[in-house]
Parts: sequence; C-alpha cells; structure tokens
Amino acid sequence: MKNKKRAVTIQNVAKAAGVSVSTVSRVLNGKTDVASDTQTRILSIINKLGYTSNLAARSMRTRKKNLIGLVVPDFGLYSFEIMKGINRAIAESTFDLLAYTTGDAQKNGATLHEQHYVSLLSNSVTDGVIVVASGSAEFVANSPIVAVDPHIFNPNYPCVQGMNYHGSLEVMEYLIGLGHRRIGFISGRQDAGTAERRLKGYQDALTNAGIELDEELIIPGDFTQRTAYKCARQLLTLSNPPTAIFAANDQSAIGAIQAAEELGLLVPSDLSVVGFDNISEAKHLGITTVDQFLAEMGYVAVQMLIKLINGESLEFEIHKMPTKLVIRNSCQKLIQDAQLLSG
Amino acid sequence: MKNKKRAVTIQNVAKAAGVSVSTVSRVLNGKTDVASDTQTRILSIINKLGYTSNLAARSMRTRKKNLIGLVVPDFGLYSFEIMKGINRAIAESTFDLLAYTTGDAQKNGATLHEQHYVSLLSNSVTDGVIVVASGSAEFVANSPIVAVDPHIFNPNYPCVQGMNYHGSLEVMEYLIGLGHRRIGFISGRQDAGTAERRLKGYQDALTNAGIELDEELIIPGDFTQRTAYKCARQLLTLSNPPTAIFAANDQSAIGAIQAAEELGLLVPSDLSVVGFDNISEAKHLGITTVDQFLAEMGYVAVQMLIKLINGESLEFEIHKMPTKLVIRNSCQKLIQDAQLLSG
DNA sequence: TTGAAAGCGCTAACAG
DNA sequence: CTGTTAGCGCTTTCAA
Repeated sequence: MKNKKRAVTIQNVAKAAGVSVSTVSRVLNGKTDVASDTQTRILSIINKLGYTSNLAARSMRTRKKNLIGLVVPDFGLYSFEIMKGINRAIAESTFDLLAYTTGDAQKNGATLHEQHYVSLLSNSVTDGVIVVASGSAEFVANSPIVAVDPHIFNPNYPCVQGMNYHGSLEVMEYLIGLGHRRIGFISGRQDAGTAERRLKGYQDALTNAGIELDEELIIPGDFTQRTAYKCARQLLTLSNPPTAIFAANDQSAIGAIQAAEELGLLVPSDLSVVGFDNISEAKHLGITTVDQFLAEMGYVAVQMLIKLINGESLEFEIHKMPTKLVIRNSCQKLIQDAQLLSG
Repeated sequence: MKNKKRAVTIQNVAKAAGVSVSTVSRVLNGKTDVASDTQTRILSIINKLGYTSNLAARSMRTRKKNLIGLVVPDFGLYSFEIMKGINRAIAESTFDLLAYTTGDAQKNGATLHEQHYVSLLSNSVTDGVIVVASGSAEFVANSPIVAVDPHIFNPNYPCVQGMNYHGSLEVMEYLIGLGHRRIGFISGRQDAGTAERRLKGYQDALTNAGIELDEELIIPGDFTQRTAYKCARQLLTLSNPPTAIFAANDQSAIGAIQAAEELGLLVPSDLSVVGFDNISEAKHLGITTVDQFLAEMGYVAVQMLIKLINGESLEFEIHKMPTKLVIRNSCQKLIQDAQLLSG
C-alpha cells in the first residue's frame, strides 16, 4: 500500500532541472519567454517524474480553471440523458467536466447538499456550474450558474427549460384525436414547476376540446415509477376507468404500464399510455412519449455557460427547448413478429 | 452578470465575528476547544454570509478530503451501470463523489487523458480514485487507486474483475445445450484482457464439447454496436451461417440483433443471440445476457477504496465478481401478446 | 479559550 | 530570458 508517498511538486521539478519554480511554472502555462533548451529540459523532467500540477493549488491562484462543474440530483435515467448532451458539448470544448452528485434526490437535506456543492464547486475549482433539476431557489456563488430544467424557477439564473405546457397540449390533442374522452393524468412532484405546467396543459387541452374535467382522473404522483404504479392502479380500478393515461414523465409512464399489464390490459390497444422525457428505457415499452430533448438541453446549457464564463452575453436568459411527440407503434410490430413466429 | 463578486472567505467570516481566522477554522472543523457562545455566533454568521469553505485551499492543507474521485471513459450505458453501484456506496458512506470524464473513450489520446486525470484527482482534491475500464498500465498517484474491469490488468492496483472466462463458458454450454453447433463469436477490443478471456471461454467450451473450431466464425469487433452490426452481417451471410451468435458485450449483441432483423431473421427463434454485461438497454431486446453485475462491481470498488484510504488491508487484491446467465423468453411473451391482440 | 505565524503548491508581478 | 517575492484561503503548531 504505497499511498504514503507524497506527490511530486513543481519544486521537485525545478530542483531536478536546476531552475527556479517560476520557470517551470512558465513552461507549464505555455508562456513563450523561455529558452527552448530550458523548455525541453524541463519538459523531459516533468515527463520522467510523472509530474501533474496540483489542481487545488493551481485553481487557488488562477482565475481560469478550464473546468465546468455539474451538480446532478443522482445518477439516474433522467440525469443520464442530460449528461449525454453535456458530455458532447464538453468534448467539443476546451473545458473539462467535474460532476458531483449526492446520489439521492429524495434524500433528507438534498436541497442543502445541492446548494452546498454548487457553492463548493463554484467558489473553488470550476469556472462555472450547471445545476440539473434544481430544487433550490438561491445559490451563493462567485461564478456563473446555468440551470437545466429547474423545479423551481429563479429569474436570477439563466436556464434551459423544456416547453412543458406546449408538449402537454400536444399529447392531449393527440389522445383526443384518437377518440379518447376519459384521460387519466398522473402528475409530478407537487413542488416542481415543470409538473405544474404539464398539468396545466392537460387541463387546458380538455377545456379547449370541450371535455369536462373530472378531478377523479387526476392523481398526484411524484415522478417515480413506484408511485405511478399505484396511481395507475387507482385510475384503472375506477368504476368508470380512463381509456388513456398521460403520465407526467416517462418513469411514471413505465409504472403505469406495469399496472396496466398486471390488470390484463394491453398497451396500447386497450389503453394508451403517454409520458414525458423520452428516456431510453421508455423506447422499448411501446410508450408514446414526448421527447423534450434532454440531451440537447444539456448540450445547450454547456454552451450558455461557456459564453457566460467568457464574459459574453446570452441571447436568451431562458432557453426554451421544443418538444416532439414520438408515437411508437410497437404493437404493429408485435403482431407482425408473432405471425412470423407462429408460421 | 454578477459573477465578478469574489467568494466569501474565512477571513470575512472572522472579521464579521470579531475573531481570528483560526477560531473560525476551529469551529469549521468541529474542534471542541471553542467557547460555545463564540461557536454559535460564528455559525450564525457563516449561515448569514452563505460561506462555503474553498475546496482547493482546504484540500491543500488537509490530508483527508472526504472525496472520492472517479474517472470513467465516457458517460455511456456501460459506465452508467457501474456508476449506479458507485453512487449507492457513496450514498452510504461519509465520502462524496467527484466524477471526471473525457467524454470519449475512442478519442485520440484518451489514455493519456485518463492517466492525467487520475493523477490530477489523486494528487489534489480526492482521497483516492476509481478508474473504470482503464486502458492504462500505470498511474502516478499518491493516493490509492482501485480499477474496475480494467482492459489492461496491472498487479500494482487492486481491482474488481468480472469472471469473464467463466461467464463465457456458461454461455457456450447454454448454447450448445440448446443444440447449436455453429456458433458465431463477435470479439471485443483487441487490446482488452476482458475480451481475450471471453474469447478463450468460447474456444475452450467448443473444445470441451468436441466441436471443431471454425475460424470463419470468429469476427473481430470492438465492443461497439456499429462494428458489431457489420460483424454480424458478415457472419449471417456466410454460405454456412451460424445458428447462434455470442457477442463479447451487450452493445455488440444489440448490433447483431439489428443485422439479424434486417436480414429477416427472428431472434431468438431463427437465431440465438447472447451478450455480456447486461446493460439495461439489452433487457428489452430479448437477448440472453450474462449479467456480470456491473453495479455491484462499482459498489465493491468503492468499499475497497475506502478501506485503502483508511489504511486497512484488503481481503482480496483482486475481487472476482461472479456472472449469471439471464435467459429471456421474450418470444413467448410476443406470441402471447399478439394472440391477445389479434384475438 | 484564543491569536499570530508558518506554509501547503502554485501563479503573477517585478526586478534584473 | 530567469529568479525573487508576495500572496491565493486554509489548517495547524506554538504561544499567550
């Protein structure tokens, strides 16, 4: 267990090269005013010693760190979609990425954690941070922050938002167009503005279509599969059950499908199920989804943040991300496949 | 754009409280030798000012950072499975997690990046680092390192490995038990030890069963879906094509399924496809997979690392993770569903 | 119980 | 072109 050995520092390099610390620092930072032979000598020593500059010390002195921070609620399917886009933008940029997570969005004090780590990263090692699905209203930070799909909207920070209301309307128009008149709704977390807007879309679409709102059909969920499962059971065992379910997100839609299958209903022939988000898991379940381009949201957020870091101004403080209804006809395929199978 | 404001430092807190920096530092670190009224006063000021200690400065002075570093090749399906387990272990520990990624494993110089960032994290802000699917033989670090599923095995670092050879044997026994005699193999990255062991299992199982090895049936892949797609096409358009395909990982299996479908073959009735890894995507495609418990590998790795950080000794330098063959009969379900539909 | 002072590894003036 | 010097924000002796 050789973890006692102290790291090799810029001093060691300097001594080995017979120069001063500042000279080493110069070649490290690509300054031009160093004799080329000194430079190569130092470089080779750095290589030999396997020297890496100390992140902590460096960022303590430097304004620019070339590092973007990311604070996500957890490593889950939803965050992951966004991270894909962030990753792509990072790969294209000169910045590196440091991701932080508390591991559990539902955890006690997670909001505090979130605030704490945004500050921590922002005030220390990174040039700016991206906060995903933030539940905090305020952050103490001395570098720019961009929020992605925040639960609580805060005008102080630029953000990327999905067009939840629009997407929701679209879903409902689709379902109503299919002839549905009784459509169940499994809502999202009560404290989330996104959830609120999705619900609003549901309600308005019904009103627009002249369909009377039935409160019985709206069940409060929390964006999790487990809860949605229960909600869906509740909906489907009503004396007058809905013929379609609109879930506030994909996770919930998956829960709804589970419940439906358990009750012997076939999706989508017996029951249409639509969800929001378009996480990859949902793709395989024959759920019609609203793609709100999570990956793109991450991608855009990084670009916005980089502009802020460079002191440029933003075109939009709030970047509205469009949505797209993705209709899957897995059942068609199912029949086809089965016919092939049965000969 | 109010990102000019400098962060609030321990000095500001000290001044506001009318005490010295060291006193503030003491309460920050939970030392007991501070008058309780001073303590509460300082605490309330910290709260009011929204002070967070500067990660960089702090870790420059302190041995213990309560932070574990993670270096992953990318944010992809495979890494993600492992990250889930890491996340769980982190949530249960007193450590926090900082994840680093270059975003692209195939990228030029990715191995260098990997080495660089392992050093960076290790020598700076973290107490130890976990390297996933590492392609490097050596790292310069002054804190412990644990490798998860390394491509190149290095006896200097403890690691968590899947039992690739065993799993591979199991797959083959299963396929041979099904009556298959011509089994195609899509291999993994040439430089990966894991890929090598999986191939060895394939070969040995055939030998054990007294089936002659046909080199034509072994196609070099690289763990990616795209390449595997081509490999599978090549296999399936042979004059004497295989009746089953064993792909070195799930991604490759998915590629193989694609190719099969395109050629009008139905999986698994016309062609059995088996993959390694058991990423969630594969679950939905009716692929028989070898679950090598990626999440558990991540989980175990964190635990090993924490032991090392605490100076405890490890039971095993190499933690062998068992595998489990998961047989899916999605076709049964398919027929059932379709009968329901058409009935 | 508290403060003064040293120094972690590094960068950025300022001299030479 | 290179070295000297002064901190960045923090923890940690050592005195008081």
